[in-house]
Amino acid sequence: MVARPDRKPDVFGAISHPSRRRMLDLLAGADHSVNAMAGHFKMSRPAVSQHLRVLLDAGLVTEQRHGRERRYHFVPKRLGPVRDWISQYERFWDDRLSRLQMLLSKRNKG
Amino acid sequence: MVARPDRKPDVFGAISHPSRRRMLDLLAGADHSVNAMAGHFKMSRPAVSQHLRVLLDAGLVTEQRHGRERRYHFVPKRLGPVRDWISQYERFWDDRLSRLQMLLSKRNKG
DNA sequence: AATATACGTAAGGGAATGCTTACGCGTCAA
DNA sequence: TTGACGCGTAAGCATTCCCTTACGTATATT
Repeated sequence: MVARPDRKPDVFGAISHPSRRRMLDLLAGADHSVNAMAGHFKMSRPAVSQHLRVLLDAGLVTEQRHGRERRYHFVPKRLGPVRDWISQYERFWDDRLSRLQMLLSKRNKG
Repeated sequence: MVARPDRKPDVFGAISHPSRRRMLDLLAGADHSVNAMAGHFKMSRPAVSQHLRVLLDAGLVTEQRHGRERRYHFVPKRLGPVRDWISQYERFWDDRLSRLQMLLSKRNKG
């Protein structure tokens, strides 16, 4: 028996929805409970919960129980695949400076 | 009457599908006709055509007629929103070098 | 002119997405 | 214990996505 066979680590899919990107933006500033997060959106609280689930499945956030709250925490490292994919095109934007950027990126990794 | 009222410039949505990201990767190397592109995928030619349409609507590619062919051409600049959004998190990966990267990014734009 | 090629698009269907309301369960408060 | 709170999940529904096959159109070939 596997822990969670139905989890989808699709980071690109997870960030494809504007609301989920905004949630990550908010979480980048501070951890949020579901209710705190829902305060920033017009959709229902369960809808927010479902979006957070997508982010959780993608590994972009973690959850931590605090009493009856669940605080969601941003995991920026999981954006790595997006960064890697996009940085492959740096040379297209500016050949003059982008090589330095790419060098920095490489050193950033190693 | 508007030219194309139903076009969706949703770049994040456009790159959310693995096949479309691979198409951009291929187009980054060289322009491709639809048939040339379809040669790299298992799906039908119309399916490829439809994916290219999504990329076209997002502005990520342009098409150029050459006889009965249509050559698709990569427009890297349109990845800007993705790059901008992701680069906002650079500081999370490495505070030491990322500030320089962000500086370079700013100068890259202006 | 007749045929082949390259491609877009319509039509259809199965699956996924994104929302809602209803409900159940654990936790804090009185 | 009783009730309010915070939250996840089930169920239902409309919409979108992604693929297929069938067909139409413009261009090239013979």
